[in-house]
Amino acid sequence: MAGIKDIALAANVSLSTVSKAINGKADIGEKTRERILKIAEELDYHPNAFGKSLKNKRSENVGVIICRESRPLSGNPFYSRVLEGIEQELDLNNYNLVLHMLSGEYRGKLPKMLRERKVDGVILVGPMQSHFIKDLESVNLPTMLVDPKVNENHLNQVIIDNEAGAFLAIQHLINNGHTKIGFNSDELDHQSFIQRYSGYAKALKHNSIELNEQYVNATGWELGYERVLAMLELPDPPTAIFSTNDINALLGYKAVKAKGLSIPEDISMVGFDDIEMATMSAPPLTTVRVYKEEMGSIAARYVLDELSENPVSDLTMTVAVKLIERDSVGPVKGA
Amino acid sequence: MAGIKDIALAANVSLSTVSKAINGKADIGEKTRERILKIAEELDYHPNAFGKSLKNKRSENVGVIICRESRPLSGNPFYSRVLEGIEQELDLNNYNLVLHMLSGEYRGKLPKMLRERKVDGVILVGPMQSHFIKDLESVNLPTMLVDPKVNENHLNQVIIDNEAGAFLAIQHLINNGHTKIGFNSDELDHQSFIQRYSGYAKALKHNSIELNEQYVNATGWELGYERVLAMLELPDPPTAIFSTNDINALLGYKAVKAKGLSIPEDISMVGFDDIEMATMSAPPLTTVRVYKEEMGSIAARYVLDELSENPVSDLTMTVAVKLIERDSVGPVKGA
DNA sequence: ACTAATATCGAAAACGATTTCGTAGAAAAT
DNA sequence: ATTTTCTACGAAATCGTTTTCGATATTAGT
Repeated sequence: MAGIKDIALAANVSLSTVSKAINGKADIGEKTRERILKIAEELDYHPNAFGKSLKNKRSENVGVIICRESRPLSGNPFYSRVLEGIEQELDLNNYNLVLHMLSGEYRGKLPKMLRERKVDGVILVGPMQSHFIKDLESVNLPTMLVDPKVNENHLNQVIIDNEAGAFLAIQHLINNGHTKIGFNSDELDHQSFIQRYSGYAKALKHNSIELNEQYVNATGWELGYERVLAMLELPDPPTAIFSTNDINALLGYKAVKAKGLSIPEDISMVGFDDIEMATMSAPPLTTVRVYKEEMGSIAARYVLDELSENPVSDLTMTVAVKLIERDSVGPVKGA
Repeated sequence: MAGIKDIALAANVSLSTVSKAINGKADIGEKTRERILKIAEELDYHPNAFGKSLKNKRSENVGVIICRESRPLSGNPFYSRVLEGIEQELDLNNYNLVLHMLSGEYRGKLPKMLRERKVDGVILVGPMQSHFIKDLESVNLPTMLVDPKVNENHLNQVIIDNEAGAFLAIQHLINNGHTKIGFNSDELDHQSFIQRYSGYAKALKHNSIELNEQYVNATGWELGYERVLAMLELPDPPTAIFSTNDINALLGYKAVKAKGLSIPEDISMVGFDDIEMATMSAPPLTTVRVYKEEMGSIAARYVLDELSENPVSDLTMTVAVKLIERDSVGPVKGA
């Protein structure tokens, strides 16, 4: 409610002096500064965001755009954690987060926050349509992609160390004696899935295990049930299955139960992501943990850095990953 | 990039005229309006949000404050859906959503968006500390609570028809022959849980079943495993268990499996909320669905309405609920 | 045809902050 | 003591809009 002019009046100084006192400028005497600051405190002064932004051309907002997936299962648990990480970092630096969800197909109309320049930077999380990204470049704001669908290598991005994670997972299975390892994934139309496949293949090769095409099934969306069911009905079924995300691993659980088998006695399962659900399943799922909040805060820190006086550009940063051993992996049967 | 004065220049009119044309004021000729609008279109003009807000004293933002729970399990899946509903409704009405998460204890410092009046209204989702709500009232913005912890009956709120939902669930169990029905809940410190308990009790009474105190266990947070385990170890264990949220129901699944029992053959389970996880469990969980997106959009619509010229105040609105029958309840054993 | 009403437009103030630049006085240098 | 350099402050412009109010031109009324 109290404005800068109320303070000026109370302190018997000019508007400029008040502004300088509050913004810590040098051009002001020490005693008057303290006096003004005290009065501001008493009046519970907070700068009006509009006036400030208008003059400074800074909103102190950063936009976050999330692709509201047609497939809510895999989208939600992952992205809401990333969002938390972003918010936390932004809040720490006194920035606001303005959120937008992209629904359906992009029709060439940028979100309001971008059109009206309500944000100083923007973070895109999840798979985005490429012509949206193209349009977005025209607004020319500091931008950061989090786990993008394709590698927009001219843009800044934070990605997951997918290959290493998958390698870890497969190696762990191999260490347990498994050699017949299934690969259960949604369509390989996302770089994360592709890289996880690559890690799978490399781990096999590294252990001189031949890749059996029958064991890799990467089709459709969230068809983990159908896919592992199909694998289990193979003449020579795998003894372990690696799923490129936890959702599909958990969907796979139902298939192995439907076949009357049990985890990990008959078949071992490993996932990827480490969503909350992974701890609740029976048995709790061994999976590779992705530090989602960290991805978010890295992205936020980066955008904030771009906004600072001397930004250091770093095009793509990869966040590490960790294998979390729970109870869904056991030694291969009859070993 | 293009401002109102660029248009004025191009159209050879004054700033005022441009503004009137764009904002659809009457005080302007039809031909000039069209001419100006066309030029604005060509120049891809979008009003500068700061200038506009400064003059209008409207940000066209609404704030959403979510309580980042210490218990991420129950918080996340529920609130992220509410958030989606809010965003969708706001977007439809050309408003932006600025998000803030309340972490830990409230230290008397309102979030930036409130202090600096960056939002025209605010939606609170989830359990909030009461002195935060008190402070919030001082900023005097249109406010809406979504599923608040306690009934802030002087504030506007959208709540769940918890009692009816629980009644439905219990009645469904009773229709399947169950009379020994457990009540598995987190601490009854949230009005939703209290009301669900009330529905539980009413349904029993309505069917002349005496409430057995041994069957009600409402302690701690997310101790569904421990609680149903305890119930199952009772001399005369229940044949069905109602959980006040899906998380605890699913946690209960693990306990019944640990006892070597199976669902729904040996014991029936019903949850509340209908989170995504409920469809993935084995067996899929029968639960009462809460329309989370709808709660969000109702809240948003309400705040928007308060902002309109002639608001209609409606203090608390209750959203209906629906029993979703899946595979976790069956007839009572030996019936 | 003359006045009155109406329609269309523009000049200028306002919103709340920041910043540039000028100026008065004090301190330092000569 | 005079000039020069600093220091501390204020007046005014500015950011991009909207709005009020006055002015002109057009139309209607008599």
